Amino acid sequence: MAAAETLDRTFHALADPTRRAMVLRLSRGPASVSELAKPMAISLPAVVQHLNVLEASGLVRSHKTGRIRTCSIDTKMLGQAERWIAERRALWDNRLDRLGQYLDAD
Amino acid sequence: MAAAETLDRTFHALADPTRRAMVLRLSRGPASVSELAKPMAISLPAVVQHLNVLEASGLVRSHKTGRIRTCSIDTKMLGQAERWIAERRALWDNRLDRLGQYLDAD
DNA sequence: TTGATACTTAAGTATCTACTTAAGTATTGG
DNA sequence: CCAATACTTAAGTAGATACTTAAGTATCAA
Repeated sequence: MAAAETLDRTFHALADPTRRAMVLRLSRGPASVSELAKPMAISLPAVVQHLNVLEASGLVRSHKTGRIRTCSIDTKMLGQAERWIAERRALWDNRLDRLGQYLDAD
Repeated sequence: MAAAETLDRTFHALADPTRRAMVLRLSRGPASVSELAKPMAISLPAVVQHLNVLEASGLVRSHKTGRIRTCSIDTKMLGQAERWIAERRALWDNRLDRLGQYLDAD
């Protein structure tokens, strides 16, 4: 299924502290590439490469107006990743509940 | 902060489809290494390497009894990852709400 | 029109990842 | 005891990743 590949890309994108910092910044509102780069200790091309990873994952979108690329978050993938985790956790919690009921039945 | 590194490891662990399949299997209940390996198309050492990644991230715990290693999920890290995503999403949603109110105020 | 700004492209590199096969070491059932 | 079972360790490899510097291109402001 294609869902696996989008989860791959989303979780991979979130696995890097620089990229999470960018998501954190963007969750407060849109920003240009150089605004995103300013607080980072890495070169601008490196920032753009991280941005490409974020865009490929669908976590971030951007559009260029004049010479400025404005980036913003798209929460769709964030929601999908969150849901995947929540579902696994629910499954496990249900199992623990059933186990508890079984033990209580003694 | 050390939280960054545990998030790195957790999201990185979840970024691989084989490892997510293992988490999925384990969310239904504990399993031995060979039970985990059976449905996989990769060698046993490869499975063990994935398991090491999962254990290093804290997503999975295991203990050995005799010659059998039994693995199970630990939901603590799953919860931490879920919370990180939820918080970013909440921040963004709040911003959109404020933006909506601002526009409505016209 | 010219110089500064805001990216973009290209190319190179060190390190990490996800495998592999081969050869171990415990345990345990017969 | 001894062979099958259940991992474990080691070593090697192809490809991916996260940078770097250098050299572009496009836009805007004066």
